[in-house]
Amino acid sequence: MAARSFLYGGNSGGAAVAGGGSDTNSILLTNKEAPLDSFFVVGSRSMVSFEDKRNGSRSSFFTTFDHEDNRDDEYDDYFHHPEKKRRLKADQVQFLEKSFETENKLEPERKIRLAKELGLQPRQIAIWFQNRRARWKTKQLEKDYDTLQQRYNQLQANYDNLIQEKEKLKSKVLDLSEKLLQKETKKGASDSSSTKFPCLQIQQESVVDCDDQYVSRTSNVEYVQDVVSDSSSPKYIDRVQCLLERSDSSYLFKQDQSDESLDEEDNARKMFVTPVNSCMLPKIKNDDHPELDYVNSWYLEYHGHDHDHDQDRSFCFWSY
DNA sequence: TTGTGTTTTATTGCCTCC
DNA sequence: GGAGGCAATAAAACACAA
Repeated sequence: MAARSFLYGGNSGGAAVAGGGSDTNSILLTNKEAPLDSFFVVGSRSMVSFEDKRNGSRSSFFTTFDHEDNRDDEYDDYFHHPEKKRRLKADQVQFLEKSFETENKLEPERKIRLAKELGLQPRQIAIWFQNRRARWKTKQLEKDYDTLQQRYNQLQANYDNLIQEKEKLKSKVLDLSEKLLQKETKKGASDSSSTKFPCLQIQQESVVDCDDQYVSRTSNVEYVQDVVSDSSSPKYIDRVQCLLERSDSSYLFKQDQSDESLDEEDNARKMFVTPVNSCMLPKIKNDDHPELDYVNSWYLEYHGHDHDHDQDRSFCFWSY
C-alpha cells in the first residue's frame, strides 16, 4: 500500500495542507470532519503541536503562521518532515485521560473545547478518544476473559471433586454390599423360604413429583432383611452389580438418611437396598429410560410372572 | 547500532442513526 | 445523505535486548 501523507482537513487557503514528498502519494483528504475541523484551521490558533524529543524543542505548524518572522523557517521545517506522526505531550495525554475518565464519549462541544485547550485539532481529539475507547475495550475483554477463566477453573475443580466423591461412594457401596452378601451367604438358606423381594410389595409412601413423573420413592427399609436373604443366588448378585453399573445419575433423588441408631451392619443393609436412593418404579414402558424395562424384565425373568404382585407393581431400583 | 516487539497516532471502509 | 462510531490496518514512535 502506497504511503500517504497525513493531512488534516483544512480547506482554507491551503493552510492545512500538509504535503508529502514527490515519492509519496500526497492527497488532500476531504475528511468528513473537515468542515468542523477547518474552523480551527482558519485563523491563527495553534492546531498541531509537534514535539521534537531529540532536542526537547517543540514546533507548532499552525502556530507558526502567527509569526511572520518565523513563517518560512517553520513552514520549511514542517514540510521537511511531511509524514511524521507526532506523539502528544505527556500533559496533553494526561488531560485527555482525565476527560476520558469522566466520559468516554465525545460530544462535539467537548471535542472543540478540548481541542482549544490542548492546542490540537478536533480531529485529533476525536481520534484519540476513538483509539482510547478501543484500548479500553481490549482491556475490558482481557478482564472478562480472566474472570471467566477463574470461574471455569473453579467449576472444573468442583466437578473433579464431585467425581472423586462419587467414586468413593460407589466403592463404599460395593464394599458394604459385598460384606453383607458374604454374611448373608453364611447364614445359609434357612431364610430362603421367605418371600422373594418383598420390597416389591411395599406400599408407596409418597409420590414424588419429579422430572420422571412415574418415579415414586420409598423410605421403607423394613424389607432389607428379606431382600438380602434371597441373595444367595449368583444371578441375583450379577443383577445387582449390573444395575449398579448401569444406573444413571438422572435417577438421583434425595438420599435416604442413614439411621444413626443402626449399627454399621444395619446401615450396610440399608445402603444395599438404598445405596444412595431407593426408588419405586411403576411398571411403565418408557423409551427414554430403557433401564426401567431392564428392571421389569429382570423381575419377570428372575421372579417369574406372579399375578399376586402384578397389580400396579412397583419394582425396586437401585441407583447412585 | 540494529533488529524486533510494542504502543500510539492516524486512515479507511463500513455501519447505524437521525 | 451527513455525522459519528467502530474494526481493521498502516505506519511512525518508542523501548529494549544483543
